[in-house]
Amino acid sequence: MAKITPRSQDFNQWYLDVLKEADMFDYGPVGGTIIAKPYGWTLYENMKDALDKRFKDTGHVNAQFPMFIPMSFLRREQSHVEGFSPELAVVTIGGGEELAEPIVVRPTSETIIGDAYSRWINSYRDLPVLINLWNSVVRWEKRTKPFLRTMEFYWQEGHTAHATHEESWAEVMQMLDVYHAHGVEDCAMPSVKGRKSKNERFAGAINTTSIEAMMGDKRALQAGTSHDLGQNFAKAFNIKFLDKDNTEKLCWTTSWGLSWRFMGGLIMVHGDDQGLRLPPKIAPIQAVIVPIHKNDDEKTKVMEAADRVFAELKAAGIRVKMDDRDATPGFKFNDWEMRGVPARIEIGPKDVANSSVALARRDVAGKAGKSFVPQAGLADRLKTLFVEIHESLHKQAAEFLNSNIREVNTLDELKEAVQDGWALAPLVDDPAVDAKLKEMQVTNRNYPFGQAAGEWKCVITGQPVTERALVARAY
RNA sequence: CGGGGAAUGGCGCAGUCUGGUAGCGCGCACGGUUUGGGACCGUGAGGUCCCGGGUUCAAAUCCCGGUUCCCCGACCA
Repeated sequence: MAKITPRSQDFNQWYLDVLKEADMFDYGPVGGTIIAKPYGWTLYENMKDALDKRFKDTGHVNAQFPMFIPMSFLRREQSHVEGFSPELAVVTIGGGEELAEPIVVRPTSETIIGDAYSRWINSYRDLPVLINLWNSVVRWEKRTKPFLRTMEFYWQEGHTAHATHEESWAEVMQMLDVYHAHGVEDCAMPSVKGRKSKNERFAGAINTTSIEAMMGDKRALQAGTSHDLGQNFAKAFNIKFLDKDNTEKLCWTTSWGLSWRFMGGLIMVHGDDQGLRLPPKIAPIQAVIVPIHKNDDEKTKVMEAADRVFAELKAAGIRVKMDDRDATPGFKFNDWEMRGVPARIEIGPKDVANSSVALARRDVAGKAGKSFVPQAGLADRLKTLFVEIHESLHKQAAEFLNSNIREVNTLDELKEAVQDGWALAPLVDDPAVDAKLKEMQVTNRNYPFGQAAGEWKCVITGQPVTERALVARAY
């Protein structure tokens, strides 16, 4: 009786159904923009808080920069403006008058950051600068999809400046690790860390790294990126410092970003035919209580017990919700399942008599996930269960990811592998090779880190290579 | 910018070919019966049929012009 399209049947429709049934978003009046409704936004906020804590733990601080950037700023870094100009939203009229210089609505903040850093940084004592921004940016996308690709999207962008390349590269890798850990430890979402091909680099970077996650339809999603900007932006914006040796040097800068598409990814990784499945750490509601009664007499007794359980769980710091809506239990069960609430607590007359509750865990489908447990000690039981659910969601996703990657050594093998999974293929890092892949409707996601060294032939050019690239259809 | 659809109550749609009282399902409101896996009965509210023009006694329907949105490509977190 599920209202949502089965995941296996039409993944795209399933995704939209799930978002809609979970009441996560609405479409905005301007095409390509969306409204994040409270349930969706709360989930994003919880993910944001978890990630922000990791930033703080690695010594970063938050700041806020303007959304309006002079067009001339973008022009200062050649490849940057070339990369972004097709997707810019530009303000040409302000206060009813034509502006002398067009203003760009930020597509990303490297340029306005560069301008500020050039004024803020004078001495080696000012370094490193480790700043993060939580904001929204605008890119005029041709085709959009809620959370995965919207014209305005929320994200964080980190911008750091360092005295040496060793230091800035360490920062790039550290933040990629932070993203990976956020995925695994906060969101139960595994991903593959690696270096992007030259062709896929951020406009203006000398090196780009990413984490790639596998969605439920085996397509890849770039879930986070961390860029080594070298000295490109330092040159363009004159970010210099006087070093210990009394010589003026250019800074080495980095930037890294993770957007609310990560949340779209989370949904596509964990969801099932019943809807969302959310990891307890970030779920807006961790447990919901559904009272069951059929007359006023039962209702009084049941609600007394339900209210008491609610108060206990709340006091224990669990994000718990009482669903006392006037609806049948079956409706409520489905409703909360679609919203991905990790645990459901049913309290009816039988439970009142037994001092028990029915406890259903969302990570296990159907009756198998339901058990009857005592009311006493429920908070502790839930906390243990939340850890189990997190591990079980991660395990399921990790096994799915690992079992759908195939090492291939020929073009035919690659073509076959990407029909239903990811391929690890020896590939030369050359834009022409990436273009060939594109003809096959697939892309070079990244060159995963930590590969065993080897000597192979590129599946496209036949040239010798020592690295394998992850090739997949992607979002 | 190419190729294909669509616009009718809050949502999803039928009605358009062949012009003739504005319909259905869901949702919503009220009343009642229900309630351990998406209940049921009754009553009710709610619509400039995307916009502009034309044809006609009469247009959601036919003709002309325009707008917007969606899907598939190119671009991308």
